[in-house]
Amino acid sequence: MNDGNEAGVPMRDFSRSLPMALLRAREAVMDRFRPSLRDFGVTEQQWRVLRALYGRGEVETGTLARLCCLLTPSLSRILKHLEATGLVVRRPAPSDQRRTLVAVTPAGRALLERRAPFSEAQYRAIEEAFGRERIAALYETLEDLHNALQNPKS
Amino acid sequence: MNDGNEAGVPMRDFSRSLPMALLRAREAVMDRFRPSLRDFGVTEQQWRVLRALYGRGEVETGTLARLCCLLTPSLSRILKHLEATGLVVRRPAPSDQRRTLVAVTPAGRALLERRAPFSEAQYRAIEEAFGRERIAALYETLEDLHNALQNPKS
DNA sequence: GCCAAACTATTAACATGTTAAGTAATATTG
DNA sequence: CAATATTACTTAACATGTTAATAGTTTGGC
Repeated sequence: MNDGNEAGVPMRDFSRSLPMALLRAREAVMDRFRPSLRDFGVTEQQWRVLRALYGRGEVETGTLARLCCLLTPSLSRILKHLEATGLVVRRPAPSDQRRTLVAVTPAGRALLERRAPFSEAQYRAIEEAFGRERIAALYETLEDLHNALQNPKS
Repeated sequence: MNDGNEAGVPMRDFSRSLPMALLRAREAVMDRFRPSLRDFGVTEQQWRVLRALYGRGEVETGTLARLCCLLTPSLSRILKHLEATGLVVRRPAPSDQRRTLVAVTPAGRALLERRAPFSEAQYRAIEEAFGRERIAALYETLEDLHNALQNPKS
């Protein structure tokens, strides 16, 4: 008589969950990058932070969180770890002691530059498997989606 | 003289990180769904599990993990919690005592059906903001990417 | 039928995701 | 300029991500 849902709205097929579709695709991509992250002894999030700092000077914690898609409590712990292992340095901002400025150290930069070729090799493999143009189009679509959903009030 | 990288491969621009692009888009989408998840007192992952069980009979733990993009240790803890709150039931498979079969309870089904309308409302808002056709095309692209990167040996 | 190998789920340990509470510094208001 | 509110970051508590180790079952050789 129906699909098992008495009350009204039929349940959307699980394959049409947008968060799941984005997650599945991301996991497929990350599977290509995890081996070298592991080899270099850094987590995905630690790498994101180093990656965001590369080529920038000192960055405020809040800005860094936005750049990396990390919540500040997570970032706080990650920075503690990265500082302890000598890959970044932190200091209070001179103009506003509430703020913290973060920068990558030479050791951090060296790590970034050592792993970069392995990462680029995977990008080439991904582009070969999926198509360079389709990847470029996907970047655009994802950015458009992000912009379209950006909460107007924020 | 160069971009600060002495040794060779120039560092890819951070905006061209595919994992970041997928993550940013997913976070933008999830921001629309988190309020109602919160209202119904379930986490994103708990919802994924319930969602995957809906309309299926008993599902093996391993299968469920693949469906939800969860690692089995995470799923193990999530199922413990969902079982404790009465939303799912577990039992050993009669034919193979190593395997566990999971099913949603009537209480779990009721929760799913109560939240579904709120979820669907957000899908309508997203389609309105981004375009129904572009969303459909994105599903296809993401699935193609996932398939293209599927490790041949798995 | 017995034993080692393979399989499935769970537990353990550490890192992160998420929300709430706390702390210190700055900005605002009267 | 003092009391208060706001801001930026951190800490706390609980849930999950991730890898390694464990425990119980089943399978395959013999």
